[in-house]
Amino acid sequence: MDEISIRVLAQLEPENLVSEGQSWQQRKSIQTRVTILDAAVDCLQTHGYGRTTTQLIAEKAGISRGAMLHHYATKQDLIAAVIDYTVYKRMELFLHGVRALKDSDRIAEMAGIEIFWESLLTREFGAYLELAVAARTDPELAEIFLPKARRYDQTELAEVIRAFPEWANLPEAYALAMDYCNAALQGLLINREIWSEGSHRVLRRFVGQTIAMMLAGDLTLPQAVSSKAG
Amino acid sequence: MDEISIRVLAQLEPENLVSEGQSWQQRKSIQTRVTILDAAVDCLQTHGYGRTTTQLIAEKAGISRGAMLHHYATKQDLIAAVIDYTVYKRMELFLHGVRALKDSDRIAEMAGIEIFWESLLTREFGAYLELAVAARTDPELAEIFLPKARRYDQTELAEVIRAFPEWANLPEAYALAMDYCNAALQGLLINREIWSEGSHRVLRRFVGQTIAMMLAGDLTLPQAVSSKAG
DNA sequence: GGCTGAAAACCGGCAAGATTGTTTGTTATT
DNA sequence: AATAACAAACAATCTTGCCGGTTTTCAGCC
Repeated sequence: MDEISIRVLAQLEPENLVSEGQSWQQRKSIQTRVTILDAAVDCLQTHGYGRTTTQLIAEKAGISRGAMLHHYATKQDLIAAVIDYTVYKRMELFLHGVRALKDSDRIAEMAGIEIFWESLLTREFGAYLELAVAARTDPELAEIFLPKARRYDQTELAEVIRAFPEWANLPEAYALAMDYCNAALQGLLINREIWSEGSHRVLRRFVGQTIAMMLAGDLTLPQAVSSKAG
Repeated sequence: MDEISIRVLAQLEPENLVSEGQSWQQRKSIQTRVTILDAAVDCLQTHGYGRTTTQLIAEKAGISRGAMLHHYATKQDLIAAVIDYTVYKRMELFLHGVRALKDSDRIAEMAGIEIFWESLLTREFGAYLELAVAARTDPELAEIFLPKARRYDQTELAEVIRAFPEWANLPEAYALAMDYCNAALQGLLINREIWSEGSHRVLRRFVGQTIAMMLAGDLTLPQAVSSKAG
């Protein structure tokens, strides 16, 4: 991974997990925290936000609830840390996929879409989606989730274009393409169990196709913000 | 509303709410059940699936928990009824929007997209989305939700084309357009608080534009299901 | 280098509150 | 008289946060 990607990742890195612990206690603490956060991600992905209890997380992490509450005093503290962790891991996974893409053949537009799609199938994004939906109806969660989610979005926007420099001359089209890709694939993910497998593939190919046309200039973009446009 | 729409609605109509009650008790029972279901929809939309308790629903409905449990013995019974009710109301609202659309000017393609979008902003769809997401991590809920959701999807597919008969000659394109529209707008809805207002409008216009191009035949559709296509 | 008090990591138990389902009772309808 | 609509109280369970106690590590001092 090149140094700029590392810098981008560092920008999102959770604060209490960064310091390369000098002392034994610091290293142990960080290790336990990561174990807890991984367990929390698993619980979110498997049982959803509403059914994720501190008991369950502690069990999956293999420590006692008391020990966990020593590291994260309240559930809210833990969730806040999980948000940071999830956002960080999501970007890490995506950059990893992009790097693999750059090394590979990179066949037309479909490869990018499929990398994107696969990044949505990870347990990290599963946890992220649970938090995003829960934040829609939980003001306290929204307060800590939304700023971090917006920052992730900005970081993603700034980073993906580095992997696809052919968009550099089309900033508006690029911004639209990113939102478009996110919206369509996340919407597909939600309806995954409802729609048929065949629909999935056709839809993903269609999205890739339209994005390729945007890049080629074969689609006229909508007028930018006309504040009264309905 | 024409008779075919009524037939379509009847196909989704919740069983225990249909009978035009002859007796006083039947009418009273149905009325109370509808009050409860409306309250449940409100709770789902406002507090999310995880925080929707029977206590909260009963309070919002203005009756005692005991009375509510007389009509719906368990929470699962209630949720099952809410699913039916939500699916029904969602279709009812959509048909209502489509009918208004048919009477109006129906300017190009954007009107259809905006009708679709507005149907996603209702509390009924808010409740539906909560159930859909919760069903992803709750096997018991999924068991009762998924069959109903799939049936709704089929009904929607069969009904929308009646409002837009110009697609009749393009069945594959039509099926793709429906999934596409659902996926993109639902994905937009999830990210509503994360993205800026300007992005919303541009994205919706873009979706409308691409769908218009599909109709006009200006987009080559992806090959249908090639079972090994990545 | 070894000792000692402080602090950290960790565990188990406890109480307060919330949630669900049952049960018992009252009023109104059939 | 039987049944339905409704209400209120109850028990059982679950979840959270807090507290006391144990073991291990750290920092200062002889």
